[in-house]
Amino acid sequence: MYYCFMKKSSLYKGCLEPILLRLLKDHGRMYGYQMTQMVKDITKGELNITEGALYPLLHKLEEQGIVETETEMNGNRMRKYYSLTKAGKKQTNIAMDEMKAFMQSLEYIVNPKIALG
Amino acid sequence: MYYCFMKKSSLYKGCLEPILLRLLKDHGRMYGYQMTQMVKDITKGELNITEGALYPLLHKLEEQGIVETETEMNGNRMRKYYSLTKAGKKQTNIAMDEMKAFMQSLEYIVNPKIALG
DNA sequence: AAATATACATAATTTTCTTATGTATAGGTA
DNA sequence: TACCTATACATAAGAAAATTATGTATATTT
Repeated sequence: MYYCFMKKSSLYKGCLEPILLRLLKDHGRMYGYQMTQMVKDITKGELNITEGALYPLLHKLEEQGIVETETEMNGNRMRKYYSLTKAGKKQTNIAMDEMKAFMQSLEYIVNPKIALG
Repeated sequence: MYYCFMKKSSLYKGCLEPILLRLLKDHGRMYGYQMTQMVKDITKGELNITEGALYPLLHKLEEQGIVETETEMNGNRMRKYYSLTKAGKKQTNIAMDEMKAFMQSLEYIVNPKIALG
């Protein structure tokens, strides 16, 4: 382990939920593994969602009625598809507003001159 | 408590350290309370750093040799000024690169069309 | 006189990850 | 054939990084 190349612990702590909501809003019905691959693709390999973070969060969202699931077989392999409920769509809109405000705040801090212009 | 108006827990979880490093890089010597106020100002009230998050983090950064401190009296009130060490400046550059990559990733997810253009 | 602002600090708790582990099928390759 | 990687789910233990609550003390405003 070359510690000098080790990345700091993830910056996206706290952002995973809105990220998943956004994915489901844009792409509709998705299964967990598909989400991890799509995020990896979209971010050009930057964001790698771990399974230990993903699945418990999806289960929580289901409990809260934010998403609903359908389990299907793909050949002999199970896929659990998630999609936003009506309440989930409302929640997603709120979460997206918060995300945009948050991203603007980061811009203000990281690019103060540009942000003030 | 009107739960429907409750904000979700903070998105900046995980970003606080790079935020503080950026502040110190831009403004030099600062004390803790000043950092909270400046972040609140810069972000137009969006990001409110709690003391319970701030002070333990500053102490950790000092332990790690990222920042160094000078305590001064302002009238009868103490102020503990923090500034980046040489190692801290290096670390800040790395952290800023990571932050920019992270922010770009968020853009890709939240504004897929714009980001792809 | 009381409330708010300034200025630090820390403990208990909660949230939210990482890491490790487990199960199982499918496909590629040495 | 055996092994590795990818696909696809799940959960437990532990760590990281906040929130919330509390404490001390001075200064300013109402």
